[in-house]
Amino acid sequence: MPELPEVETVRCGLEPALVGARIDRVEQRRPDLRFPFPERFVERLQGARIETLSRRAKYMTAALSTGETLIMHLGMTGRFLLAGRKTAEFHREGARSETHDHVVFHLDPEALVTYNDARRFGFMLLADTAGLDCHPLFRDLGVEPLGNGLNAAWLNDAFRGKTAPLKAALMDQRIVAGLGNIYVCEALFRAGLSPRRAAGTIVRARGTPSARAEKLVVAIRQVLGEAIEAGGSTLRDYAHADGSLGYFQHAFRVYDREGEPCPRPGCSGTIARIVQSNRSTFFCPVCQR
DNA sequence: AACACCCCCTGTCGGC
DNA sequence: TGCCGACAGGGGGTGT
Repeated sequence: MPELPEVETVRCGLEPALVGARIDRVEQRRPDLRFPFPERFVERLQGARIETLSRRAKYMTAALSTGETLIMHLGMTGRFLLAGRKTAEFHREGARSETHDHVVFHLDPEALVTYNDARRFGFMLLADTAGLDCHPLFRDLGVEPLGNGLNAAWLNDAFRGKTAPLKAALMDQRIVAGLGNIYVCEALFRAGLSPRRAAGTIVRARGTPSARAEKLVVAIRQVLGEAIEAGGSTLRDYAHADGSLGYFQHAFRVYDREGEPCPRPGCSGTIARIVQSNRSTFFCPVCQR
């Protein structure tokens, strides 16, 4: 589910309640998610104060007063639900526990944070805060698409010589970190580039970056920015930390729109669906070249 | 090194 | 109505 805009929306929703709060108690209701929980997971969290809540790519990281950082990934169906002292959910705790509520954090000042994940592709790990950038999960991540690291000159270098399709290259977290299936499709549409084109064909061998690379960078930043503004996309499971839904899904131009007319003014194409790397790609074969 | 393919797991939806 | 296959935002691991 959650690509960068969704993770960022969740992070923003949790931040006010989490940062500065102390973790009083943790209910860990099963031994694993995608991976086993760390040794003594509950004990290492209880009593810790949360100092910061950040995002890197599709990961959320909570730096703790203990010197460790809680690393969280939502996989496909992970959700965090925040209930404050005054909310009904808080008082109906227990009676209201849902099927796939796997972890519950009890915070002080009083708040409940529940992690729900039907498919359990998400995970939580603990790692030393010092040197977190060298952690195996983070070490090889590429640039943040909304940061200064992503620009046409850089992309030009990153894609030079690559024979992988553009779609696959943009999904590769080692190059640009945080894009997923939806936003790659949407960015390629906006840039007018075919997902099938080899990544290396949009760059120039030398000198100034190509107009195509320039256009792609603008499209990526635009679509992510608009999606965050809209609170992300809700297809099935995704929800904000307060339970509300995103609405960027209504703004998709190609994703899940197979058979619909191309929304580009003047284009007579029809949105197609193909499979690349075992994932669906949606695009307009007429105006994306 | 780079790429293709399969897997993890549960839920939902469309077709018959 | 029920059953069955296809498919779903993720990424890790293996084999070529």
